[in-house]
Amino acid sequence: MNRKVRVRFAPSPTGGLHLGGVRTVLFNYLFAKQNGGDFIVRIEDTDQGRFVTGAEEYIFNTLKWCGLEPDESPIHGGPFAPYRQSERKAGYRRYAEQLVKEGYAYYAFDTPADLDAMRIQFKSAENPSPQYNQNIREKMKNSLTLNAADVSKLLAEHVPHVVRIKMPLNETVSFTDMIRGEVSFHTSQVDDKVLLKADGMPTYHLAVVVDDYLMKISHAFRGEEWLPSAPVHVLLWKYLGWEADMPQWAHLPLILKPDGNGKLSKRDGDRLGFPVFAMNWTDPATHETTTGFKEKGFLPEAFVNLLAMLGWNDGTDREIFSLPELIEKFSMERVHKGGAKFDYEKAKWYNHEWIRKLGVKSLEFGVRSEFEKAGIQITDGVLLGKVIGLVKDRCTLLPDFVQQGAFFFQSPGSIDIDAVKPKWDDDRNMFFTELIRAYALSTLWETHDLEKEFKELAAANQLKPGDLMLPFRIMLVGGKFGPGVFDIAAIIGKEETIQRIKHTLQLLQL
RNA sequence: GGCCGGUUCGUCUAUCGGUUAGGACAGCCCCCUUUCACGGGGCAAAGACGGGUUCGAUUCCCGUACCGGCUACCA
Repeated sequence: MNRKVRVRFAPSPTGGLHLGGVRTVLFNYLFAKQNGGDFIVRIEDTDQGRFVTGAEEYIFNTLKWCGLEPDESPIHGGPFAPYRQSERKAGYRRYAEQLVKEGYAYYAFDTPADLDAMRIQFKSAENPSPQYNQNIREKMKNSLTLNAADVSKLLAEHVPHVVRIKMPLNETVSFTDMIRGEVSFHTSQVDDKVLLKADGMPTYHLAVVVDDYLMKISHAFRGEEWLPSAPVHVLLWKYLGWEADMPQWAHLPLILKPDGNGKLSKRDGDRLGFPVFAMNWTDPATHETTTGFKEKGFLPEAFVNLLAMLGWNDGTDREIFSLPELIEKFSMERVHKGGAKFDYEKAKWYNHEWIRKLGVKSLEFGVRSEFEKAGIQITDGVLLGKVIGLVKDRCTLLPDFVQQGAFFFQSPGSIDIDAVKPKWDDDRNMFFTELIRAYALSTLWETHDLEKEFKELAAANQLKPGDLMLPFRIMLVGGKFGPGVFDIAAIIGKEETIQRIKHTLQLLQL
């Protein structure tokens, strides 16, 4: 096979895009870009009952934030438009009809009530969930059990019906999965899935095969939850006569919840206090907002990096990769078979690493907006750059910059006076009073000058600098945190430094 | 229940038959730091179980157990 690599991400727009979805996008994207191929996004909106306004737009915003731009999609356009299955509705029926004509599928006229009745009737301890399969179909109302005349009549009267695939009696369907190797299924164990719904829309099963064929998809990657229906898809490729064009499959392992077992859901994030969606998602019906990684303060570089490492590694100890590096190193063969529990602590570590790795310039925009969100307007860009450089090593998430650096832009909102009081005495009071005088006369205002002066003054008063630096820090930043005290004093300047010392001295007098 | 998939430290993972089973996150200890971090050093921590195959199995095969996914006119 020597055709162009074309992969697709096919989400159904029903809500926020969660971790697993973005990882599927990422693996698709990496594989496509590595092979000089195309990355297509196709919207699988065949279930009109589940339409959610804003969900599609959200998906594209998310991809943009992650830097995973599609080559073709409903909004990017492309030679195989339309890319929304709802807009391709008219095209599917003929394939379903073709399958019926050739004996690979059949019409079924059972109503939803009939199906419910069937499930109740055949339900037993050994078979808790009866399927519409090769045994049951003999007992149902379909073009296999009805005579031709009746079928024609029902069809002519437009009686609601679906088209179901007719699973062969006794065959083994197998295919080679890029991650799992050969996977086999016995057709007697697979049910007669609906291909075309009564409303004329295809189900996922038909649509995915038809569109992957029409859009010349070369490799199909999706979550492991699709494995059980893979034999249906493989058979469809064969029955439609497209076997030679069938894409290579890869079923990705699931991302599991950190505690217990089971796949990660939005609820787990709410429960355990971490994001699951890539970006904030507001449910249009309930107006409930679910926090995303972006809004939580993650960098897209870190988000992509941590997602890639959930189930893949390059075979070395290396853990930090940029997107271009991932494109170069990625390989589907090195993707794990087993699911991975999501570890939020590790996720934060990736972000911390990226904050450290990225230069001041790359962080500026994000940090500035965090300050603005906190009500602090940044007017001095040079100052902002200095502050970022000084505190970034101690920031894990973007909002940490506010906590670590707000005092550079405004006087501390509160002073942790209780941390100073117990050890406060006249000597110290005297020292700081003198310090104000000394600093006021300083002509040099660099870190080391300030430190030197401070220590000389302490020595002259026979005081240990260690007993004075914590109070000084609290005067400048309000609490026991932040970078080196003299760095802070140097940056906020003479006037502000003296002002803050005076302010705390006043507080201590009360 | 059935079908399919999975199984190495608490977590993410390396190992393509021969290793003191390596790394990272988290934890603990020490150093550095006159705040808190960063950083450096160290400790503790794993091949689910039972059979094979083999000179030798974490690695290959089978079985068991456990976990997960699917079992809709949803994707």
